[in-house]
Amino acid sequence: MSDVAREAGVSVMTVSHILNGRPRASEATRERVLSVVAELGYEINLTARNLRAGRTDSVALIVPSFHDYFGAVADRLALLIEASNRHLVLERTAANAQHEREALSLARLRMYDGVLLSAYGISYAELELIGKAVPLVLLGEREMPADLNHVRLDNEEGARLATEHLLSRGARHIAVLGGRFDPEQSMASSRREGWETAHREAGLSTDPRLVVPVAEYAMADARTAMRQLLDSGLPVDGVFAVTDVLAHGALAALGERGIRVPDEVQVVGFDDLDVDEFVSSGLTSINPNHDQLAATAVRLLEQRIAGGTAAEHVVTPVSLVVRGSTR
Amino acid sequence: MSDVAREAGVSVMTVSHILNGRPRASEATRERVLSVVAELGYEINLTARNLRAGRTDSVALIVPSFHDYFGAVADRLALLIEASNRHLVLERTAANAQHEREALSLARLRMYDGVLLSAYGISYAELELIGKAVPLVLLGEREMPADLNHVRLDNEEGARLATEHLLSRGARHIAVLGGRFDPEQSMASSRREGWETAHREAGLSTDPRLVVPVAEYAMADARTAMRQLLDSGLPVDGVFAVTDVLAHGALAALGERGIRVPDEVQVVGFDDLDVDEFVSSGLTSINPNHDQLAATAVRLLEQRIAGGTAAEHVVTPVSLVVRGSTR
DNA sequence: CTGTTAGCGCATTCAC
DNA sequence: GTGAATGCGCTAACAG
Repeated sequence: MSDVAREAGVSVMTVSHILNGRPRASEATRERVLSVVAELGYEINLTARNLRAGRTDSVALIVPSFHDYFGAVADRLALLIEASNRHLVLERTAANAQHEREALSLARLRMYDGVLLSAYGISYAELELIGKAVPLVLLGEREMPADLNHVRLDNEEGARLATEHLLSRGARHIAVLGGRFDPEQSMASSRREGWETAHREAGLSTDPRLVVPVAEYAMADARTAMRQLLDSGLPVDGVFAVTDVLAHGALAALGERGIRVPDEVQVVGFDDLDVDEFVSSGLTSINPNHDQLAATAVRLLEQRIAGGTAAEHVVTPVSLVVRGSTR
Repeated sequence: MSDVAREAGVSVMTVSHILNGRPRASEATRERVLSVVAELGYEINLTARNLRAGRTDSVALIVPSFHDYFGAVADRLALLIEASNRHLVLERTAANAQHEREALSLARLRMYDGVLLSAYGISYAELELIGKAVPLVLLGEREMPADLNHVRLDNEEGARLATEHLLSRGARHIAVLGGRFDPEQSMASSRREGWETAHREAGLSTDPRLVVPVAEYAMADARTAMRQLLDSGLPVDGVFAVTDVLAHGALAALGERGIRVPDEVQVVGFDDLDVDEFVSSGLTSINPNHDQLAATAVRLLEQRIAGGTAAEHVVTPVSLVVRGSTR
């Protein structure tokens, strides 16, 4: 910057003013400085600016891994964040709790003006520390500290909708594939609860043997689990899979056994992936409404960045999308 | 840091030395300093360190959008980069050329020790500028400047393998779904060339009417294009789809017409997505071997970061995975 | 093994 | 409308 100043015959401060778009320079000076900038190929040093200004104009979205469903949300978040002249960058924590803590060093997080965090294994105490160090919005299924912003899907309602739909179409032995009985709140246990709620509302009871855990939330594991369920001899005429990936694994298992969908077994997933429309006659699913999730998260984050201290816990709505895998 | 130094009765330099793990402090001093650090909850200011040290220990992967296939590659890249004590962050360029340039401001890129860049609309001149400003490895299909590192899949060979496989299984009217005749090299035109190569090697000619463009590389567009191809009355007994997403769209169109796969029409995709194993009897595809791509990219980047100036253009191999959509 | 000096590149403050 | 002084928080280089 001092090179530019010298070459343009002004002080460093004038260059700085002009580059930051402050309206204090005469048109002549401005043009001269900008032409010198172009001529010398000068680029501002953002690290120095960040240090001096105390902000980076960037926001981090921190996720367990890049290949999950986060991509869909991240693109929407990026647009919203760019609208307020900030920059979204993604970081990953490496899904195990050990690495999660390292990746989440406060020092790194403080490099951002705000942080959107989807974390699994972090304790409340650590989250509180992070929330004190940097404007923070938590994403995800777990119960979270009341004084931190938190946005999540309405997992239970989505599961309730899915199960209610299956019940209304005549299914009476509905397995919940990937469901779990976790002690703490999790995606899998919330969705299992919604499955129970729908039964209760219909005056029906649930059979815990129809809660079918899945090893890794991958298609192959779901297919294996579905095969075992079919082999078990338990009557099954409906499957609510807690994610679409699992639902596709289930469809594969049903297909290889020659079991017709939806005539013999109906299937509902959760996520409304693009691919749902393209398997056989389509997979009925729950649309997670990522747009609203993203908009809410950004709104809360910007409140915090602006100095607000209020914390909200927002649950965004989901909806049922009926396709050919249910009657 | 000066607070810590004062509290521990040492100078800031001693604190700095200890926090950077330099082996120059006595065990007693080290413990005292570390306990004060813990007590005060001190966290180093990375922005200041970055400014002073002239490096950030982080590498950017810059992609057009987060929801593409990049997630799969990014997780592998992250592991490799973390192995050398650096940090991978993702940024996106917003896939249109206008925004691409803004997002790629040299100032931002210089905040990273190295950059892995997958860019579509950037000119050679701009790429050269970037390559001069920061250690750079280009990813992607286009032809790239010779003096810049570049890694890409062997698109043509993958397409050739796919088409050769279809020919060997008896297909003689093979459409290339999503293929294009681009003036410059692109994924779609390289794969179309591989399709032509396979025909030529078999002593067969190709029909340009079987090069079926697709609007947006989405399943719905592929389904539409496939329907139109079937309606056109052209004989078709094989489809090489330039991506698996397109292949799934094609399978949907064939399914709704009651055309049996692979008996009447055989289908091969490209990407070897997880879902390929789970549609009907499986989708034959080309495995892109992302592991090797990632390893190569990181190797080249680290050479550059270490001061090397040699540029390599590496084409990583791909392989055929046969499933039920071909005979 | 520990401390002093100097400065990374920029922006805030306030004077002119 | 422009500029001088000052320091953001840290570390390289070197002295002791």
